[in-house]
This record gives sequence, structure tokens and C-alpha cells, in this order.
Amino acid sequence: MAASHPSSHPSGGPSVGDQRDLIDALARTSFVTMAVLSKIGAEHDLSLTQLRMLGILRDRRLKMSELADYLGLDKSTVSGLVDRAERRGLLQRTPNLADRRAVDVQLSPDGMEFAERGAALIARSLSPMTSSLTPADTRRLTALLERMLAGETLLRVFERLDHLGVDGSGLGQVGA
Amino acid sequence: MAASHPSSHPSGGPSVGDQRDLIDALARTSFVTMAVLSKIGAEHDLSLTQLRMLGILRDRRLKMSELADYLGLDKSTVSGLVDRAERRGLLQRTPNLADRRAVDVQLSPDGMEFAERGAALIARSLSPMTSSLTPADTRRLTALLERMLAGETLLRVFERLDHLGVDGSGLGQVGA
DNA sequence: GAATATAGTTGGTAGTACCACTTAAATCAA
DNA sequence: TTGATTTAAGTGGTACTACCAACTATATTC
Repeated sequence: MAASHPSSHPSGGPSVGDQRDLIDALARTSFVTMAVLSKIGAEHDLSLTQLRMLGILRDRRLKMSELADYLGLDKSTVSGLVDRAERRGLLQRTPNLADRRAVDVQLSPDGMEFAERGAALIARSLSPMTSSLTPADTRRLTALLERMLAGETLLRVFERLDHLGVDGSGLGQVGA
Repeated sequence: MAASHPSSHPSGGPSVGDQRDLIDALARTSFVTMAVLSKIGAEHDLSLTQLRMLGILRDRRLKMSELADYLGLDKSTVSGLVDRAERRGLLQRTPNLADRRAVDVQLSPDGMEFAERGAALIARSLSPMTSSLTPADTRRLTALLERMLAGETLLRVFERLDHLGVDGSGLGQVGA
């Protein structure tokens, strides 16, 4: 995760080194961000995944399988996640009216309040990191990240990964 | 995870809205980055944590407890992680010469090669996202992230979280 | 040299996440 | 319209992650 290479790149090249630097910075940023999120979750007995689930359900009511798609997880995994969250009173299952096989999931009033306060708490916990920037840099960084993310969704990212031969050119097999 | 608020902020204010925008962008970026990392790991039977461990050990040889600190995990958790990685031949435990209680961990030759190829693969997999930026923006974004991260380590972040009363002003208790 | 602390491991528990399988409902086809 | 297939959700089983409490062996301190 820590690159070391000449920071200038060969004359006409596509700035491979710069890309590597950015990727390193992204990875580090992400680990820090995730660590904060997961720590805050842990303080309230919520895993990152549960946190994410609440975040997604904050402004949506979804069928189980849709929720699984959003999270990028197997349906059976989501069954378990929803079970536990329902047991804690954070969300509710209700039968889907249009399709009697399907089950809708939505936050309970308690869950909604919990999610609201959680979002505020997360913002507050990350702000020490973000506030080390000047206001102008803050806006610049946000703009750049948004430009980079434009049109990116987990689904699209995964599709690329599937198609672009992660396997074919992969790591080979070392262990069992 | 998706904010919606007026993008300009009241005259003299400390740009609370801008901070929120940045935090949103960071969270989204992190989820995408993590999703890619964990997908690639999964293709090769490595969890995010294992991936991270290999990344850390790529240019370091550490005692178990130091590794635990780097990862922010309990020592017993790291015992298990190292067990499994060792079983796959990715790393080796060797007794520490200076302290006979301690155990050093380092990548095996296989593990080193694995980690090298993994780093390259990760770079390739994230590059579709990063390459949507112009070379100049790539460098700008990297610089801003690095400025933000300057002096940030997981330890410092966690310390702040501990001291800054995440509990006191937290979410209250809703579930069990 | 005895009390205490530290390094690492073990055992136990809860949660995450997968796959293969099952059941019920919906859709498609002959 | 019945019969085959697909789809939604959940079960059971396994492996891994991560924690805590307890334990062993070595270090440090008094």
C-alpha cells in the first residue's frame, strides 16, 4: 500500500506513476474512513454492513433481493442481517402487496431515528480529518472526488471487474 | 450516505455544508474502493483484512503485537489471521531473537510474489475509476488527499474517537 | 527472588458471508 | 390450462472474522 517510485514519468507516457500515487492515496484514505465508520458502528454493536444497510434504507423501502443487490451480498446473507436488525427493532419486514413471494424491508421509527443520529455522529467523527483542509481545498477535493465518481456505482464497478479478466491475469495460485 | 442540502453556506459560517459534502464524497469513494479491494481479494480467497496484512508486511517484518497495532485488531484475532496465512504458505513465523516471548512475522517468498502481483492487480482494477481524471487533476487529487492524511494514522484517529466522547453524545440505545 | 507486566495462544461466542438446497409463488409454454 | 421453469426468500452447513477471558512462558520491577 506504500508506493515508491520516481515521481516524474517518462515523456509521453500515460503518467503511470501518478496513477499509482493516487491509488495509494485512495486506499489509505479509504482504510482510515472505514476504520472510523466501523469503530463508530462497533460502539453501538453495528457492523459496517449493518451501518450501510441502515444508510441505504434511510430513504428507501426495498425488497429483500433489491437490498441484496444494493449491498452486493448474497440473499441468504441479507436474510441473516435483516433477522438480526429486526430482532433489535431497527427495521421491519412487511409482505409485498404486488408479489406474494416478496418481502419488503423498511426502517422502523426507532431505526429511522437511530440512522439519523448515526449519520450526524459519523459526520462529526470524520470532521477532524476533513477539517485539516482549508475551506477552498475542501471544496476542491470534493469536486475532484465527485468528478472521479461520476457515473460510478458498485454495480458498474463490479461489472468491469467481472468482464476485465481479473481472473485471467490474476494472482495464480499459491496457497491451498 | 447521500446528502441533500443547499450547496452554498451562510455568509460567515465555517462551511458546514462543504464539510458534509466532502464527507459524503469520502464515504462513497471509500465504499467503492473497498468493494473493489474486497472483490479482488475474494477472487483469491483473501479477505480485506488479509489483503491489508499482506500489504503491511510487504515492506516490514513485525512482531505479532506490532502487526495487531497496525491493523487495529486484537492480538488473538491476528493469531488466527496469521495461522491461516501461514497454512497457505504466504508468510512465516520466526522466533524473535531479542525477546523469547515474541514472534516475528514476515512474508514468505511465495507471499512476497503474491503481494507484488496483488498490488499490480489492484492498481489495474482501480484504474478505470482513477483514469477518468485528467493527468493534472490526478495529481491535484493525490496532493489533496495526502494533505488531508498528513499525520493521520489509525492510532491517532482512534485516539480522537476515544477521547471525543463518541459514547457520550452517541446514539442512545434502541435495540437489545 | 517474588510480584507484576507483557507476548502470544487457546477456547468460547456472535456475527458475516458463502453455497447448496428447499418451499412457495409467479411466469412461460404447449 | 395444466405443466415446466424461473424467481423470492429462507435453512442448514461451513469457514472466517473479531472479540473477551483465561492461560503459559518470558521479562521487568521492586
